[in-house]
Amino acid sequence: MTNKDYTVRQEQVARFAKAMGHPARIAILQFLAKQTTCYFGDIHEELPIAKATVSQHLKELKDAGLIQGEVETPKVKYCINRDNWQIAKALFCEFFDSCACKKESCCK
Amino acid sequence: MTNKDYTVRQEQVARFAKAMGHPARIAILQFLAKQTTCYFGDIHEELPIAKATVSQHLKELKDAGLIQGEVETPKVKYCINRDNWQIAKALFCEFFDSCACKKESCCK
DNA sequence: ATATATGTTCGTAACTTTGCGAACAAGAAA
DNA sequence: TTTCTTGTTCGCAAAGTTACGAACATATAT
Repeated sequence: MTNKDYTVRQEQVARFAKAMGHPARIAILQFLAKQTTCYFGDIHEELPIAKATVSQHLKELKDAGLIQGEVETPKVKYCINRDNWQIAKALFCEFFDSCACKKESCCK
Repeated sequence: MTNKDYTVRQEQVARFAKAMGHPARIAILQFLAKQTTCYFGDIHEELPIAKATVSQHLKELKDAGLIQGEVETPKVKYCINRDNWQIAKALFCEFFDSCACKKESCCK
């Protein structure tokens, strides 16, 4: 009898993917990656949504571990969490490769 | 004045990510990738959820373009949509690389 | 003490997601 | 025709997401 529960790995990939599952959050991540300064205000300015909503999206990215924040009163500086970023990257690469799906094993 | 709308690329990455944002759907994709046969029943057997729910998840993956189905009465055969899979893979790779985030540009 | 600047949190509304069992559909078999 | 098998769709409930403005928090400047 096989175990039907999801693996930790599956949960982790899904968790990262879910955090990336909104265009605003993708935009935030891309913006953070190319900036030397990364204050909340800069991020907000870049997006077509209210600051309360931006804050909410940032919280989700932080909860997923993809970014981190640092208070520099009166501003807040955000940036990619590079450790977890590498983990996510590796998980996704592995995932896409494991699902390489040989020609013969697929419906045409 | 900068354009604050999301790019097509951002929307597309988010769309794929969202489809992958649930452990059941990750499990389905991984299962499909390693099977030569891939009937609905096999997938359902592998998961801890009711068939109605499995069907729903499969529909979402299909809508996102990550899988495709084919009726083989009375069964339904599912598989990875390899064309879109390659597109998704490329988008994610590009995304993770573009967000490489040089040491100097991040808060420590 | 008040005012200003910057973000977060609260409260709320509308919508979406996840999950289930029951009902349905479609073809094969009895 | 009736029954069986296989999946999908329906209807519903519970929970989560997305978005906003208003209120709040905190530290600095006046």
